[in-house]
Amino acid sequence: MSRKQKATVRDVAALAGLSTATVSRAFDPAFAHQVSVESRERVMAAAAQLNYSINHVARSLKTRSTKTVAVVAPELANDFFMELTEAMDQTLEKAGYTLLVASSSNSVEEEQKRLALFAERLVDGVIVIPAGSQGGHLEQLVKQGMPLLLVDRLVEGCNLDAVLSENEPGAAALTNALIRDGYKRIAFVGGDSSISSARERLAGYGRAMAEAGFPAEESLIRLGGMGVSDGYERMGELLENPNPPEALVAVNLLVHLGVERRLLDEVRRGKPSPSIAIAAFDKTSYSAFLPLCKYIAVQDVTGLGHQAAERILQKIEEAKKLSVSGTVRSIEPEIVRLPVKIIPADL
Amino acid sequence: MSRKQKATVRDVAALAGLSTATVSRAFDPAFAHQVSVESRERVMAAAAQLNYSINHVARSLKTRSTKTVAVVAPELANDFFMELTEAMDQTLEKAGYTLLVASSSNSVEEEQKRLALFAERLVDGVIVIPAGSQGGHLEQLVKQGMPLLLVDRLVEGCNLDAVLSENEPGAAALTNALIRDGYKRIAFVGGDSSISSARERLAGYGRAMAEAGFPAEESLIRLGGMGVSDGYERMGELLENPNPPEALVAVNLLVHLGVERRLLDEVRRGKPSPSIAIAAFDKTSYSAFLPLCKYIAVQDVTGLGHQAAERILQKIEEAKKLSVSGTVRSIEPEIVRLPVKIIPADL
DNA sequence: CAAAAAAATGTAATCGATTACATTTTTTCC
DNA sequence: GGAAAAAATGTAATCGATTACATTTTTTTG
Repeated sequence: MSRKQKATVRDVAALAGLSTATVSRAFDPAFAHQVSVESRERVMAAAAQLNYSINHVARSLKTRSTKTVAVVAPELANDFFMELTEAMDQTLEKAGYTLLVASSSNSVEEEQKRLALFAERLVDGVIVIPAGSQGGHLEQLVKQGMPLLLVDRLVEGCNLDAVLSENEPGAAALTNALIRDGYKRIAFVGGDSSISSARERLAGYGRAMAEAGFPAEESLIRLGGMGVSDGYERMGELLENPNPPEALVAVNLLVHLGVERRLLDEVRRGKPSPSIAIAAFDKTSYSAFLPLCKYIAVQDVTGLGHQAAERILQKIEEAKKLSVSGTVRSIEPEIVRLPVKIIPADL
Repeated sequence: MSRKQKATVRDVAALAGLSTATVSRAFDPAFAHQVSVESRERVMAAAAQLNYSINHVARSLKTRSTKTVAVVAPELANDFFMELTEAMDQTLEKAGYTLLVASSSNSVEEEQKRLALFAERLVDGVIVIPAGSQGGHLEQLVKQGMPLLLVDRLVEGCNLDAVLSENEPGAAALTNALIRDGYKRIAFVGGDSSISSARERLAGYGRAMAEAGFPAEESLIRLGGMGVSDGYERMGELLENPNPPEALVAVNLLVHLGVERRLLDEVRRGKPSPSIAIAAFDKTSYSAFLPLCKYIAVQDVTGLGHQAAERILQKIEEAKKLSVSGTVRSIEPEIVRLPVKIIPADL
């Protein structure tokens, strides 16, 4: 084997008997039409012979574009977030972009750190599933001209575009499904007030209950957390209630899981098991094994992902143009909402 | 607001009254000791005043290192792969590296495409959970000097380093646990022969059965697939057996899920439900809801991730040195195996 | 056919940080 | 104090591709 020095445009240009400019143009689809067919063929032949491949770092330095989009999610080991990410990845890949993924570990500080790192690495845009309700660092980034989009959750008080599910109507529909089945004392379990989707779902539940004429019962609303252990805890609290609910709405899949787990454990410990009907957000392959589940609110995960990807690409385009003229931010954030489908759990 | 032109080393140097070399050195921990305290302070002050942050693209062009590691997993929406990825991310972040994640969609071709893209983007190293049993493209990359490591699965016939679980002993232990409980007719469900971990687990099962003196029964081994639907299908096949098994070992969590789902559906359809004991790989938060599960083989996911991250960092270091002298590949691939723990499912 | 327009190609500066090498400043120590 | 060593700093080339601008070649057209 001979020396393995990587070939550059210069080498290709020399071998093809053309200039670096022509080589470069031949490789850029946007300029390729400026190159004669013959030249392009010569360039490609030379490139193939030298096993040349473009150096994206050099290109990025000159073009100020890395063709890279970062996603920051509260956690990676979460099917919902990753299905979302996969959907975004699909669309972005088609557009020639590569995805960077990072976890904010459910912490706003970590989120900020990761974003700072990405900004330094000069990603072309970022898609954030926010970890909390603070968004100063996000607005900062936008002010610096970074294309940024929220998905799944929004940050209130911040002028940031977002792609979201119709959480309020979805939760209301879930609650109504239970009401239609004759349940009256319906609880709401899980969710942090710092997370917009949780707030919206609680609001939907509240509205449905009010519209049905059921008194708001403080003790039936058990907020706190979005994870399995949180559902477990909250359910425990509900069971201490002398008059436990007949049914409940769980803010998401993990809380739902925790709730059922708690009820299962009660039975295992020989405690009397109140039979409770559950309606919850999010479906997975193991939904069928959660015995108390009656209704599921299914989000259009793929739709959210595709929408988000398309919108960030659009913003990246806009940013490119705006960097020439002055930057102007619209006053109103653009928010896209995708509908949620209610299905019976026994499907 | 004034013009928003990003500051460069030159600007900082000018403001600090020093040269770009000194500024650059002040920002590189490896050279910082060569800069007087006073100069460093002046540099930092100037940088702060100008809101300077280093341009990593330019740095990468010069240093030929992007401080980036790519992970290619068969899919993203998979808790096992993502827990692995989170673990790697933790270790890599501490070392100042950023993680790129991509899905190969369980396809070797897609895997190759993604890797090619990453190689072009000049990542410093790649960690691959291979999608299949072909590894030509991986060896190719290694030959070109790319630090590369396999995790969770290896590619036979390829000289590639890997970090893996002790699948064979784990599966044998799982099988033995069932045998100790008195089960005799034990099936093995799921797994592709193109996936090393599946092959190894099957081998472990086979050994345990043989050591127990049980005849190898062809019809009890139902291979094919690693997903929920595969488990569902295979279980269906087992049920067609006039003499179905008393117990079974599932190759992984998803297959396990499919198996239980099938049995659940049989019951729902009013069919007689043979009571089957299950032992399977991988634990999650919903394991407790899989009613037939008796034993679980728990992999040290965090350990695998940390090991993998450390080894890839090490390889990146080596590669840096080797790029000076000539590249030498050891003949024997280095393979690290981490033990698997068997736990009863009712925990 | 000559002049003008269009197409193809080339020259060389540039993106922003790094670093080999050179130079200056400071410290050490007899 | 001054020679030698060590520390700090500076100069300028470089990484590899892009692209404004200039030049050459080809095509159009009156």
